[in-house]
Amino acid sequence: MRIASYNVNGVVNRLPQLCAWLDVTQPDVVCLQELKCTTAAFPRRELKALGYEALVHGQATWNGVAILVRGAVPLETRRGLPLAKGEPADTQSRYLEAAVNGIVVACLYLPNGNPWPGPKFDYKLAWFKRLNRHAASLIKTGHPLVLAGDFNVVPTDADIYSTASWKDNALLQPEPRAAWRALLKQGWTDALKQQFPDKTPYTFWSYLRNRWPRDAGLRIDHVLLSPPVSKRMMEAGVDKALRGIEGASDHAPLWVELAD
DNA sequence: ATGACATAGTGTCTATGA
Repeated sequence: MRIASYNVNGVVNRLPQLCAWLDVTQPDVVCLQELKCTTAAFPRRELKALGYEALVHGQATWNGVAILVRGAVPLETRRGLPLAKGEPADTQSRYLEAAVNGIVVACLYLPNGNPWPGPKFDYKLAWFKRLNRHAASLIKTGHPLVLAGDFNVVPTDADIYSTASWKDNALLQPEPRAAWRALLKQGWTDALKQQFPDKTPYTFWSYLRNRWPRDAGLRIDHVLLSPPVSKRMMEAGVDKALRGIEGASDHAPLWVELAD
């Protein structure tokens, strides 16, 4: 079974590229981020024509996440992260969770937190804390789990071409990196790092400053596996070529192949 | 190398992304 994650940067505008990729790679489960459309505007019919059922948590203009499953309807287990006592409701559509073929799959789009410092960075850290709290409760169940999405954190300086232009960027700050390490310490396996421990591939290349042709990338999209799923991992990778096609998203999809 | 790009809606400009 193949589970993929792809920040599409606008699912309506990106539909031709998304469909071409689905058609070629045929993932069984796909976590999409940055839909930038309402749940009603999501292109269900076009994806259904390719054999995919969709669970959608949309929002006008910004954010938005969805889970696609080939040939089956995903069973929703959660929409939005649980709130701590007194915490205000989250109006941003960034978390969706579903049961698929015996695995609970969480699709997430963590806030980018720029500019740093500031209220958006504070929101990022609060969101990350909420995610870690929920992830801890999930992994404690021992159930097969996958957390996939755009975490908006570059885990280490080895996960970026150069830190020079990014020193003041929210993606590289010590606090989100510490939150990332705390999350992994719960027992999650970083699938891409597991597959490529020395040179872990990038998943994002900015549109600006010729960064794609220069391979000036960042690793900010991640797939995390709980222990029972980690045991089943056969392979993981990044479909890097999709970043180079006409009208590409600034992210490339990543995926993990699991034994049945 | 803080953007020379790309996105969607409020729309020929603004806010946002990372």
